[in-house]
Amino acid sequence: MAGSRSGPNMTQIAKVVGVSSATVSNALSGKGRVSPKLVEKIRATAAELGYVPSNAGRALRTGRSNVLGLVLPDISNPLFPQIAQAMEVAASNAGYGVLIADSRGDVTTQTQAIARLIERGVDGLVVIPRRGTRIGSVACPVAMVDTPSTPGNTVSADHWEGGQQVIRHLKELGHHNFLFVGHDPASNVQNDRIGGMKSVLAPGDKHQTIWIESLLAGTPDQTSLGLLDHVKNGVTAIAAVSDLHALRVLTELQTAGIKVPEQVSVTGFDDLVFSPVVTPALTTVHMNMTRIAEIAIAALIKDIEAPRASPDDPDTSNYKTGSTDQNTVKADTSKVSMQLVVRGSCAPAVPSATPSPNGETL
Amino acid sequence: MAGSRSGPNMTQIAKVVGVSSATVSNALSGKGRVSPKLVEKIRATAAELGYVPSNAGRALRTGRSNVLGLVLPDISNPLFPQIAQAMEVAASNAGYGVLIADSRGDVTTQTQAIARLIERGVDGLVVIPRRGTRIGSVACPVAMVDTPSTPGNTVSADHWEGGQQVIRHLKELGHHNFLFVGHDPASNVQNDRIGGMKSVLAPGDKHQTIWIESLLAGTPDQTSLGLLDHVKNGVTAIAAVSDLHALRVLTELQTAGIKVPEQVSVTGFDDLVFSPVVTPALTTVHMNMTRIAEIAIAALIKDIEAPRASPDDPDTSNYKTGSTDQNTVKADTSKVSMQLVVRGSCAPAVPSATPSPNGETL
DNA sequence: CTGAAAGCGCTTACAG
DNA sequence: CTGAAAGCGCTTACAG
Repeated sequence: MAGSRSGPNMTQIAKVVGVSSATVSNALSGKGRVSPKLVEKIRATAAELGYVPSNAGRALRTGRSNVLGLVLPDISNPLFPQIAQAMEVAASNAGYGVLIADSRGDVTTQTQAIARLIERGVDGLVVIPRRGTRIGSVACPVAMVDTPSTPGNTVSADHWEGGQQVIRHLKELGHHNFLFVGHDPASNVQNDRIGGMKSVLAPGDKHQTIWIESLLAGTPDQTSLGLLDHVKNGVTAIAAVSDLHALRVLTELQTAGIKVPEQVSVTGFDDLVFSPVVTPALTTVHMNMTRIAEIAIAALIKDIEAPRASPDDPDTSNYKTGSTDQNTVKADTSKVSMQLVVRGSCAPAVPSATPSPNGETL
Repeated sequence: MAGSRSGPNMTQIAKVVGVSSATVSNALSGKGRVSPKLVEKIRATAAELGYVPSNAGRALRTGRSNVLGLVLPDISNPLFPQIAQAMEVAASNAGYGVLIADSRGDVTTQTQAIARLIERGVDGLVVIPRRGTRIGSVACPVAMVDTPSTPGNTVSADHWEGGQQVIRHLKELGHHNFLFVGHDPASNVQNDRIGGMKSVLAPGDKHQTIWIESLLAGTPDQTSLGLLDHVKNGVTAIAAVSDLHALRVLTELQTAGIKVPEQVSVTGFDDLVFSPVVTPALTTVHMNMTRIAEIAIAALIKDIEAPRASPDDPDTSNYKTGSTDQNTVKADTSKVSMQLVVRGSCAPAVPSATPSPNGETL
């Protein structure tokens, strides 16, 4: 009874066709050394019998599961769907399955999640680390997806450049007084985005940054960000590090009776689902997740397959079996550039958006 | 070289301890028949050697992979993070891993995704079907998560009841003229939500339903829903089938200069990430995903384990091996009730929310 | 071009 | 309480 399967196995196909199971294996895998007509016959029989290869058998024999693990910092992140979908597609195209693990924002959980994944025999790991966390030694190749400024990172969007694009756009519209809205000052990604924004400011430009987490620590979600004061002080453009915060800004402004984009321009990041459908639609920065996933998966697979594939070419791989050190895929970080998506939430700066005390304009 | 692993296997532990691998297996699995002191010694040695059990070996022998497949209709659905996270936690607690597959909104892809999962040897499948799709015969137990009105469904939130809660709340606030906003008239979930809403209307209440997909077919995302007209015609409360649409409604209203909730109340569904942070925060209906996932996974596991566990108790399982028919876990659908979350987007109806022509109030 | 044989790591009757 | 043996399904040198 043990290990019995519903469908037929190679031995049964072999019996039906009248050949050995080795030949069936070779025919099905297309590794040649079988006559075309036999291949044909074996394939037909397999299909007819509804043969489904056993992953367990293959994995045990080859030492590979053809499954990759995806470790996410926080599955409830609104960007997660995009990430998971892109990874699933990229892995699937390369013949790999994706096992997910949520580290729930916690470093300990992240470690446990990785351990569980390893036990399940994954061939490699894609890790989206929690805020600049470093991954300790892991018994399989790892691809890290983070911001370029994180050391040991494999691939990421160029958040810095994305920030630059946002501000360049706003400056072209005549804005010179900015408010940057971040959430968590410990986030590398957010710092890179804001860093990029600041990097293209001209000497005369004004700017200020607020961090929601610090600002609102302990208060309920609904608390105001105090945007009205900033606007009164002359801010004409508010650039957030995420569409989620841009949305918060937008609705707070609208509720306060400030017109967006007529009086104040608002921008976000990430092109989340809701961004195109709100009024005004959010101008944001889109990240090519498909591309990022492809690069991450490709790097991983190269590493997984290299050691066995070509032992005569050791340079191909930087994965050190048994090493207690980093075996993260260490190729220089690939930066995937981000793309500005211009929608309706920005408009030319009006010379005096601030109601000047005496009412005169300019 | 083939199948070589980094760590030690049972045979090696057996050699070190000086017993047979069978004893190691028994000791580690805790299946008894091994003296306590030997168990102790074996465990210690295993830990010391850094033994990690091979899933492949176990799977091949037992015929079980301890991996479940999660088939999603559309990973980009904003509710997906909640679903995936809940499923991952529930499965993980039960000792199972979760392999994801995105059917990308397509029925064909859904079928392929299921096939791929089966090939990878999953023991069972959790399927969130695409709009009332039925799943054909599958070679493993399946738990369907949909709305109670979908036949063959295993567990779901009680969307109908959720709709009732929304309208009861709005009626308590004095509203009698409603606009229901759906997206896709073919969605069972959305129809159930709106059905529940309508079911608690009183004879004198007015209501109308608009379906975004039909209304906006072919037009760009940013197109207006024409809400202003409805408000002018007396609508004082707009209930959407999702927070995503409620958000769209909210921002469209705000941009048009209509105050929410003072002039018009707005409600959503699903308690998405952004709902608590927009202004006004969205009153919505929360779904206990954790509970739903637990029920789905429990049903699945019962089915997976029953046939082998107790062949003397056939009633325990309704999974028919080799049957060409439905092998969906067929227990009567468990309905998990939804919970109204009252936040700031609703207010008492004002007798005359419509700006009366001559400007007088009341 | 094809087959016999070994073995990946585990678990489970069975015998002692 | 412990061990020898078989076998889950596959692939890969190796021999013919």
